[in-house]
Amino acid sequence: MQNPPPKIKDVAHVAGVSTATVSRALTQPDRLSEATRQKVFDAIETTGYRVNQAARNLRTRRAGAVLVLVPNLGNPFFSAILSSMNDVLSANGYSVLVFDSQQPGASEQAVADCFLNGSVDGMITLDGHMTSTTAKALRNANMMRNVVFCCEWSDQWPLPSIRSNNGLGARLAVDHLVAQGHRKIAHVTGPASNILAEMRKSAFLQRCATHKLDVPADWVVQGDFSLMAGAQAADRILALSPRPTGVFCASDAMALSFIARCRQRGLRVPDDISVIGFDDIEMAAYAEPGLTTIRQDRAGLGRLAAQELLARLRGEQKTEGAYVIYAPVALIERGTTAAPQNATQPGANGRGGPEPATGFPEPVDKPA
Amino acid sequence: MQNPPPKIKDVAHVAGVSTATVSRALTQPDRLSEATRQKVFDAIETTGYRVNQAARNLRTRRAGAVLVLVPNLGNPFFSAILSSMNDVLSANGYSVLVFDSQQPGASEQAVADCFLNGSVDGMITLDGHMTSTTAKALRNANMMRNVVFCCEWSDQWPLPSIRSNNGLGARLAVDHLVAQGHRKIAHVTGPASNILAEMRKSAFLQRCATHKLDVPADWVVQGDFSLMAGAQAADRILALSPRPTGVFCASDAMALSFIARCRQRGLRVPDDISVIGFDDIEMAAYAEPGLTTIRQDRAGLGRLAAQELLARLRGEQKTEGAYVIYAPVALIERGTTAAPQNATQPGANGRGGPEPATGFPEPVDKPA
DNA sequence: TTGTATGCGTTATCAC
DNA sequence: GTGATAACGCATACAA
Repeated sequence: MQNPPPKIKDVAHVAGVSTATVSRALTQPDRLSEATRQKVFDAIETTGYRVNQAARNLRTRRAGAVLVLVPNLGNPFFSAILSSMNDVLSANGYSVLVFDSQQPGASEQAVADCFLNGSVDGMITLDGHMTSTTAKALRNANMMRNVVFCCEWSDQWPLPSIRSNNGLGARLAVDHLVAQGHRKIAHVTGPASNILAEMRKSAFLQRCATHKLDVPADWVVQGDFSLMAGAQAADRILALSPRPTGVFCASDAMALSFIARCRQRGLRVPDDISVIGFDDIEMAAYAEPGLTTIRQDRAGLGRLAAQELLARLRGEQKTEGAYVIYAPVALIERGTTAAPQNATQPGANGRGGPEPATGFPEPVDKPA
Repeated sequence: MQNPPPKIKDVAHVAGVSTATVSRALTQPDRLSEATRQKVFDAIETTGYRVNQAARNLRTRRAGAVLVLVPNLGNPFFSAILSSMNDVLSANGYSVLVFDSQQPGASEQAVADCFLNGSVDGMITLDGHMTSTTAKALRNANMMRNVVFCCEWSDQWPLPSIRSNNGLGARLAVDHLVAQGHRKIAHVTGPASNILAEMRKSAFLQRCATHKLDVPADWVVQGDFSLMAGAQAADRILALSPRPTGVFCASDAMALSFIARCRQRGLRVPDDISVIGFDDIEMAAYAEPGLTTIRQDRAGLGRLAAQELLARLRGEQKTEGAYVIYAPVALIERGTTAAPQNATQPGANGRGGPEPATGFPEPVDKPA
């Protein structure tokens, strides 16, 4: 039982053909005659042969693996994305290597090494911060063309970027609150240098301006997408005077903990204050009341990014340089937003905002 | 800039030594004289050499990668575990390949292939269901010794298992409710054939028996750890008559959605019904009220499993066959459990239950 | 359509 | 302590 595993030579012997033929049967079955192909497959069956990846990789100078770089693997927001990436990639014969970009020491050099030592054919990075060290390594390994951004991105490098329309999402959020009569709207942001945080914040501010809303500086409070940040933000915002009647949180995690803290301090949501999140994590639909939020198509983001990378790995590099592929966002109205208590409705019907969300698959949001 | 990458031969040439020496400098620096070692490292520096993994793997018959098999990557419960595994493994020079065991078609064969084609040195499986197909492949590749279970497990195979003490967790939960005066306690289980679900359920029933509590069959409702299951379970349990005053949910996800549904139907938690979960996911501490739950040390589980696998990969296979390593569990008391409304306290102080939790690091549970 | 022969870049086995 | 050289298992250029 512990014989050395069968090699291509053994298969060739059993099938009565040359090793080259066996190899071809594996990689280009079409180029063989029906008869020999069958012979080879039979021999593979009887010998229990499996190709040795290391040998194949060495010979073909491919790795059959792609790297997915995740900022903080512990963040559940990424798990759905990772899952759909994994589906697409493994269905196409690629292994998925995951890497945490926030790891203590390693990450930076580790990623570079992956490319330089050829253990990876490409990369999807969910981390928008790409250092010039990494970029240099990519260039060096001639791998710059095999990298795509997903969710986050950096304009500094000429790479495709699969992302949600964060600006639209923020506008939908503001419009929704305005439509319900809110005029005093606060915002809890993502982490300081985060591109998503910036996009959402600037779109928030612009849209507020469009609606002629005044947004004092201290109505925009710094967060970091985390549960803890939401609770802290609540403490700060509830202490404001006058107090905002609506709050747009840049993540659902912050929105949920924001709401929890409001309750803890005796405020009711949405009666006393309306809260809208961003992401539509699964919990949003199962909270009480259900969290009004901007849905991101996490599965779609992962799938699109994986498909884009696959196309590039196949050499179907349609476009040069940077370009953007948007995954849909949509307003999901649940129970944490309502008209402010002492407000007059703006529009005839409580609907004063621009474009509603469209193009989003299966807008199911009610638990069974 | 697009010269072929430097090979070991180039380094040898620059350093004025043989390729064998360069190779040794990389793998066993001690066996070289100080002088030549330095020469080699300098040459590596100037050439920008990186070892070609495929070639090394082919020669050494190692892969430098381990597989982590996750049942449903989309489940955020696993992200913390995956994260700590990744930390340990990558710090020790191993790449982490993730695989979703619930993927449509692939998984089964894909996992087997990983071992048979040598692209992986070992595996940590978070999925307790190991088919005999997979086991056969492992045996065939002589890889049975390089597999460890984490969280879930199967007694069918002689493998180490890193897990929480699920029985203790369930007992702590029951004892806690009993200590508060509950006598009518229901349970929402995990998925049907899941080993964790079974352990928690049987320990629940046994402990109830110990406390001489009657548990009618319909007080144990089938769940599956998911948010949706918790909401559905609430519908069923709230319809019971007499209605249980306390509920032990086998996961925090179910507990949280259970509570949400209770509220939606006008019941207050913990006033009208007490709920205790299992896991202590991050959200538990930020819910309002905070979720009383049994904490699992997710980071510890991942770390221990990774360390155990590493030891095996190093050949330090201490024990033969199956053995268990427990990660600590602990009762985390927050706000979703309280004395039932019409109950008499059992003990002098509302404390009638056995052993409190111990040995758990940093029992912080309050948001800042 | 199939076979022959070479090389992918390392490490390991021997010598020295 | 160091150097020559033979595998490792496969894919492909070329020949047939």
